[in-house]
Amino acid sequence: MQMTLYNTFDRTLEEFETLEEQVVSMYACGPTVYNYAHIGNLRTYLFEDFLRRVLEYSGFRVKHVMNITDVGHLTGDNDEGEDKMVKSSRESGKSVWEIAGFYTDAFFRDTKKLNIIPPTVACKATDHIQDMIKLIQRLEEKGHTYTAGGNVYFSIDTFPDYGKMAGLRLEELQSGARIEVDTNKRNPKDFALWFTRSKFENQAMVWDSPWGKGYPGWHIECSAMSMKYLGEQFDIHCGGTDHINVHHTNEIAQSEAATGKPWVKYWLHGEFLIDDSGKMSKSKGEFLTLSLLEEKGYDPLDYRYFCLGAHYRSQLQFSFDALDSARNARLNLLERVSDFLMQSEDRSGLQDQDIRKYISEKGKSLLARFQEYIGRDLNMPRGLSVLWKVIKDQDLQSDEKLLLIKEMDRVFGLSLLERASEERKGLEPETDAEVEILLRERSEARSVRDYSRADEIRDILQVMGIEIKDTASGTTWRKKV
RNA sequence: GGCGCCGUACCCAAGUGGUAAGGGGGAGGUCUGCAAAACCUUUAUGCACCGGUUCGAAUCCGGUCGGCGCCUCCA
Repeated sequence: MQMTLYNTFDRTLEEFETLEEQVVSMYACGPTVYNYAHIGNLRTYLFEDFLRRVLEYSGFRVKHVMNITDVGHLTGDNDEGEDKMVKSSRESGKSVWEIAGFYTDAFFRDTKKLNIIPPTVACKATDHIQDMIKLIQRLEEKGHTYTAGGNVYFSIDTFPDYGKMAGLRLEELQSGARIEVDTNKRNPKDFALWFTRSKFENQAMVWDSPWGKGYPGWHIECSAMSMKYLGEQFDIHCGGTDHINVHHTNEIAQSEAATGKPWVKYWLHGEFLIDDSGKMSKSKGEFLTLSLLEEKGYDPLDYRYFCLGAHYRSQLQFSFDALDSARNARLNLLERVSDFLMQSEDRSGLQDQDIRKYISEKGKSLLARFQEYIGRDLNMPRGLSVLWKVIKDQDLQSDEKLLLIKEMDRVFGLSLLERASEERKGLEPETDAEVEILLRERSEARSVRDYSRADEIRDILQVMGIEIKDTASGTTWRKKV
């Protein structure tokens, strides 16, 4: 399958070619675990999941590494502001380690609910302090660092290509326009590799290092861990768009300065989820979590469907109206699939990997179109439109539709067939019997034209959350979602 | 102040030179005792606005207005 991806590094669409044949090495910037993830954070992990699934769909084996930032970090490189982990710890009365563990678990619970495939390796920053120290030493040996005010800094003037990806023109940047410049820095864009001094009294997480007791700067963990698990050069590095200017720029500088070779081949960045007030933010207090959506009655997969509706490089406008429409669409999809399952006689092909044996020319051409879209920089919205084409097609048989739907759902990850057959199972057995009795009474009432009694029963069932359908072959029912 | 992105119907949203994907919602219809569901039809001569390039522009260029992001931990 042809694949092109938009590479932030040169801002162009590029043919995707891996360093090693049939294997993709991919690093995704993970969560900072001092609080719950909000749904904007989760959009980025969904984007990465789409990426991974499309790669696997096209036959690659994906080595997918994600970091867990469980080291507390200051709000800036300039040693000002409060450490988020420490703040969270102070507010909750738990230790920083407990906090990190708690929110790491919460994160993976959320991603699991969203059908996000877990990374091959999920690595915690605190387990890799020694790797970071070694990398800093390597930079030190090559003369890329200096120590000032107790902290070790990376000197960007020793790395001529600094800021190339972000397109930063250093002369024109107004450093300090919004924050105070750290006077220890020789160049305002220099960044800390290791802190030994913190203005906070009870820095809970400190480690010994050649530069004294302290903790690592924010950027170093991604360089150290990605190189440890994927090698000094690898295929894809992805994350949120906010990382381009600072985090990824600094990662490139320190990584390439250390190894002396090009580091990452393709940089992919997911755009933000936006609401009425602009970007999602945790600092505003109340923020939207997946659990909150669940409390409001949404299925996590409604949110997944919602995110599939927009391209990953476009900002996506969130509202509950928009989420409702995603939910309706997904439920309609399940309903259709459920009907196909009912009509389908022969499902032998469903187990087969190579579905081409079973599908018609028309099916093949729809599938080809689907592959073309998702291979063209992950155009999931277009992919979805092909799914709907299959669903609504007049010529294809139910069996074939199911094959195609199953195939496409490997990429969408909506569990369409599984959910559709679950939906058909209905309620618990005891309620089941009750419903059947009521339905029988209703059809008796209808047969003697006692419609007021019939409608009364329909209302009772309605209240019980049962939706009925009168069809030519009798009345069917299902639990309302 | 610098850099970047965006403005498509009631809503979400594709499309980046060849005459507007898809979903939701609305409307009409078929079916029905009535509903619901399902199915069918329909819903932007139009892509913020003004100029320009072109045989042809939502798509390219210039300008105007509006929105958003990054430059500070951030997905």
